[in-house]
Amino acid sequence: MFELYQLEQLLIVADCGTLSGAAEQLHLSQSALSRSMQRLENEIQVPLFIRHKNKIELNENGKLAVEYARKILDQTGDMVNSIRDYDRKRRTIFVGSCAPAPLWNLIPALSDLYPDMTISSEIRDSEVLLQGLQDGTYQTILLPFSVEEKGIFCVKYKEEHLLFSLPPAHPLSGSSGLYLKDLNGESMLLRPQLGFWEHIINEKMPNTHFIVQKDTDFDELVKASALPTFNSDLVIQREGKVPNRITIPILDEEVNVTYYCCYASKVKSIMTPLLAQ
Amino acid sequence: MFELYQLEQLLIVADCGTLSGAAEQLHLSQSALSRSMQRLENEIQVPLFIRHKNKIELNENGKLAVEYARKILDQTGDMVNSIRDYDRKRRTIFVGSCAPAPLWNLIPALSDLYPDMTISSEIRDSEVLLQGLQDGTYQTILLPFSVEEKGIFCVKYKEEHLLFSLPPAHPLSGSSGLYLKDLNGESMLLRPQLGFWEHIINEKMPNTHFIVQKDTDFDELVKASALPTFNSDLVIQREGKVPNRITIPILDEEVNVTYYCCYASKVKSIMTPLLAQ
DNA sequence: ATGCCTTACGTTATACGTAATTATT
DNA sequence: AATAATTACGTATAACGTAAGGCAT
Repeated sequence: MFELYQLEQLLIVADCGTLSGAAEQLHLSQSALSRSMQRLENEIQVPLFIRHKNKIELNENGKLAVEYARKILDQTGDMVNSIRDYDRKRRTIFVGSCAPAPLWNLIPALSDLYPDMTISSEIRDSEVLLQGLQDGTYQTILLPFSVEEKGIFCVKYKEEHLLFSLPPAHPLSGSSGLYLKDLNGESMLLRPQLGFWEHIINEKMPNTHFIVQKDTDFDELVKASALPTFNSDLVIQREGKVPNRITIPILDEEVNVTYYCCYASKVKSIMTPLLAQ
Repeated sequence: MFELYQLEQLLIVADCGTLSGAAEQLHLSQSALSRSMQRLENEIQVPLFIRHKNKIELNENGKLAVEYARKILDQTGDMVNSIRDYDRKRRTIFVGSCAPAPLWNLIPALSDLYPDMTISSEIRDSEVLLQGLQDGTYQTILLPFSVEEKGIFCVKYKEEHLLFSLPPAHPLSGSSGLYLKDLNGESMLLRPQLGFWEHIINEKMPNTHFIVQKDTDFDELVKASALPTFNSDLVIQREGKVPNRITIPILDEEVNVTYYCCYASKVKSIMTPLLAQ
């Protein structure tokens, strides 16, 4: 039987038109290539080249062989790519969340529990997450509500309570509680990638000018500016209190959420040890 | 890059379920096979097996790999078969004839002229031959009539005159010429593979009982029997006269034919040197 | 005179076999 | 004890490079 390397060589020879040129491209001596092509012909038991004394060219058989060789090599490439892809997917836990905060604990926990797995996470709208859970895009998703559907397990995971973060000089900084609408119309600093929060505040604070600042610079900017911003108990838990800022609970029902961790029953074995913590 | 032999090995391993069994089938030591599969995994950079201490089994990647391997090896098989077929066809001159006689000279002449080519001949009806000439099935055909069509060359090749071959005792053996209908109703010996002759005599001698005898035994039978049969000038030219038989020309116009050698213009270079003879 | 292919000969790299090791049934 | 897989080590084979030769442009 001939081998794949010979088919690769054949393609290069077909491209170059000469053995010497192809040999150079292949980092091979021309004599080695000459013999390799002779072996290929012997294996197929059919001449593939018209040999002149100092020239070689493909005959009709050879041209047909090149077509097949190209197909076969394409397919071996597909094979490698597909298997690698397949393997990577098998080694990856895909997590989707409606908001960033619940991921902060879940991702490290998953990494700890499954050190050989890659954890892939993304923030999407709840409908997208549910769809993705059902079609297998996600192994688990984090939603701000519970789901009752057969084949889906739904476990209460965490709560998050949104807060206003105001500079002491702000007129409302003395309040013990505020509604979103109370700050509607002001300018506010905002982190990107807020997930479902974005929908809520856009709806309830339609006249507010939101200045989105990338995560890395956000804290600096909050310290330096007098603009109100959001905070939450989970953020504070993670990053500590921001100095020189007053946090005031937001009283709207929608911003005091319970996150539910949802997963298909077939990955129950993956998730239960995690949620037992 | 991995090689085809490793894909073959993978298939056998998948079939057998064990390395040792597969190694035996492959006439290989199990250690060699074990390492070959390890190399395959390294090339794809993905594990294909679940390795227990004294057991090995395909994992999900491996099963996918087997599917691809099967496809690829099928395709290499196709490649070899197709190229061999293609080559064989390129090395074959396909000749079609309406009757056996004109082939007797043409085939040896072609063989002489093109000693590297295979000459493939068959006897078919004229319509089939013309169709085959146009679709490339035949490089040249022999017809009992001339054809006027663009792209087709038609050269007068040979004549053949059908004769009755009668035992001396036959009542008509003294005739200087006969029509087919004159013997209609009798029993006659016939060779097989008569081509277009068959149509003519069936039409003109509908009440005749034809006893078809295979070519090899035909002459023996003719000698031994008193049945009338056919002969022709070309047959006599080839085989000599049959002793103890009278040959009488047949006067019907249709059985005194001129064969035309017809070929596509693109194979003119093949045929002209032949017909120059 | 240079470029291109083939053949001959010695070398190297890679896959192989043997044998030892470990573990399972 | 028998079966099965891996690993270590020496070996063999197959592809390789170098070099020489022929031929054409």
